[in-house]
Amino acid sequence: MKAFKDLDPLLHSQLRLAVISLLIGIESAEFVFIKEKTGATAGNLSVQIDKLSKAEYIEVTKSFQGKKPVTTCQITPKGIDAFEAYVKTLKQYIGD
Amino acid sequence: MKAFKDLDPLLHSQLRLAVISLLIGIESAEFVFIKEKTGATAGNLSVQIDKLSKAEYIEVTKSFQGKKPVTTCQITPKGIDAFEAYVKTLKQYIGD
DNA sequence: TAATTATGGTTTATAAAATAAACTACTTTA
DNA sequence: TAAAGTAGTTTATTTTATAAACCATAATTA
Repeated sequence: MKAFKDLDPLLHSQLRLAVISLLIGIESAEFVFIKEKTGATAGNLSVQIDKLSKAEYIEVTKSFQGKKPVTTCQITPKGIDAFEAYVKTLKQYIGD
Repeated sequence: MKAFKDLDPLLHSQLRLAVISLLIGIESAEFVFIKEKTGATAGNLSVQIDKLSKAEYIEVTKSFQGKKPVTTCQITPKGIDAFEAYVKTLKQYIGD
C-alpha cells in the first residue's frame, strides 16, 4: 500500500489525465475541443491521444466535416475502469 | 479550468507524490523508512528527495545514529500548501 | 586478517516521457 | 496567386524518471 508504482503510469500524466477526466463526463469530444479545454498544443495532444488509443482507453474516429478532418475521441469501458482504479488509489494517497 | 498544467508538476510524480503524502501524516520520517514504504530504489528516492528539498517542500536533516548516517525528512509549510493545492485541483479532475 | 556482505546513501548513465518545432495537406481569403 | 488559417502528424529536443554503478563505513566470516 502506497507503493509508488500503484498509480497507473498511463493515466498519471498531466495531459492524459486531463483528457480522460474530460471524456469521462461526456459521450465524445473532438480533437479541437479537447485542445482548447486542456490548453495543450496540437502536437502534444496528438501524441497523448495516440497513447491512450493504443492502450484502448479511448476510441478514436477520424471523419470529415465537409472537407475538414475531424478527430473524435470517446472513452472505452477499459478506460473507465482504469480511471476508476486510478481515482481509488489516489484517494488513499490524499487521505480521503 | 482543467488546463492540464494546473497540476503542480513537482508533485505530479509517482514517487514524489508518495513521499509527500506519506510525510503529510507524520512529523518526520527517515530515508530507509520512506524507501520501504514506497518500494522505491535508494537512487531514485535520493534524487526525488533532493528535488523536493530544493523546492523547499521538505526539509532534510542529515545526522548520525552511532556511526550510521541517518537522513530525516520533514514536510514544510510550503510543502503542505502545495499538497493541498494539488489535492484541490485533483478533486476537480476526478469530480469529487 | 583479508576478503565478503550489509547499511545508508550519492552520483552518473540510460531509458522513457513530455514538449516544442517543423512539416503535410487542404481550404479560405485578400 | 500568394498568404494565412485549419486540423492535425511526425520528428527532434528537452526534461524526467529510473537503474546501475559507486563511495564510505561497519559488521561478519572464512
